[in-house]
Amino acid sequence: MIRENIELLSYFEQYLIRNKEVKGIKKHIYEKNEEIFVQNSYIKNVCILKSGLVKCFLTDESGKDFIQEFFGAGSVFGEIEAIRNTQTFCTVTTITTTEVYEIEAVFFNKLLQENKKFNTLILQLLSNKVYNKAMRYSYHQLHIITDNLLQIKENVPDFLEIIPKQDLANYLGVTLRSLNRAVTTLKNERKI
Amino acid sequence: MIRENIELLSYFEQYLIRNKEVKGIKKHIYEKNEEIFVQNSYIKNVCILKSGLVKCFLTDESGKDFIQEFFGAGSVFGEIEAIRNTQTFCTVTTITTTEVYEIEAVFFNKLLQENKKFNTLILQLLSNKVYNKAMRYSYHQLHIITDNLLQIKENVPDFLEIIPKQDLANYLGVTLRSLNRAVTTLKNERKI
DNA sequence: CGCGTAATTGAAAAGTATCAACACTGGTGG
DNA sequence: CCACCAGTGTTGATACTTTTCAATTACGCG
Repeated sequence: MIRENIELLSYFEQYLIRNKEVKGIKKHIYEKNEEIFVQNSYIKNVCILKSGLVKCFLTDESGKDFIQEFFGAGSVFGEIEAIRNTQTFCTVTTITTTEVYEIEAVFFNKLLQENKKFNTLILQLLSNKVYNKAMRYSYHQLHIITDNLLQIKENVPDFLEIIPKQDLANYLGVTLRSLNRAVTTLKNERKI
Repeated sequence: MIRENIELLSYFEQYLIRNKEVKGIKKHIYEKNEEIFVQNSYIKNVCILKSGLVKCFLTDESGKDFIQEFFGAGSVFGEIEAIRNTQTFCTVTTITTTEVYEIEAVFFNKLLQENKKFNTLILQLLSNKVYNKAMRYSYHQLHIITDNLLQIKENVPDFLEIIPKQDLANYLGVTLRSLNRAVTTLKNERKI
């Protein structure tokens, strides 16, 4: 549930070392609960997460949030918008203090054109996003809340300490009340 | 709900005209209810759909199917597997008679490396897949079955004639019984 | 006609949402 | 030092939605 991509991060940081002071790339630190992107706005930058934890979510017309993904080190966001040249469709908010590399969208696209290794890494990253979404949603659809919680626990054993309850509920697409009931059930069964 | 990509299809067909008899690319016709890919197998080819309609679905350990997408003209499948170099995670089955271009995976990756336009089209295609999945699943999560049916109807007005009921249910991730109840409700309300 | 597949329907059980009240925690200011 | 507040987490009762199970009908085709 928390996506990471160490290969891309380390490639990118090596790239920065080889090309000192690349213009078009900056490092930025966000505090807890800051917004990095806001849904339905234009982006200036594509971001690569160096450290920290963020949530990427979509707010629907009735104000309900649905969390797409939690992103950790090496995650990229804004690349979809840069490639499609459209507005953002998600909001990205920090859960912890977070360091990001901000790459100007124009520069990102240039890099994508000119740097084969980077191009391949982004192709793989996008493919992984499609794959991960497919797997997650199908599991999600075909199982009840408690099963989904156990599935999360396998990936992030201490998820209850890391992720706020409301965010967890928004990730699973259920109400807080139902989440709490499921957690209680699992605790009673000593599975959690 | 039925994805198409005319831009890619027409680019690809022009490419075929410019490069007659490209080895590594074949056209193949599948009849109704044939399997093009089977989940958890290795692919030989990436497919571009010329005409027809297929469903792409994932079967879970308990035998339940979840339909990821219905694909129409210009859709590509197998590209994720070719890029990630992994087994298939979906089964692709024809709903109607279908013509596909089959591109050997190795050749597909070569094309991706060497042909900038093709590379860009695939980057956009993957980005669109991520975007579409995000939008679909969030809508799906945050709305009840009837709303989802109305949403489908906007895109494909005659979906009830085109898509078998069981497939529709598997697409929405609900049981056939629930789908039928929702359809009845909408019919009574004259919304369908 | 008979067979298999797809579609339909009812009743009961299971799962989830809604609403509303209450508990815990860490500030902040009088 | 305590009262208050906002944010976060917890719980119960009830209503609603969806699933499960089972029985029945409709349709296409050899």
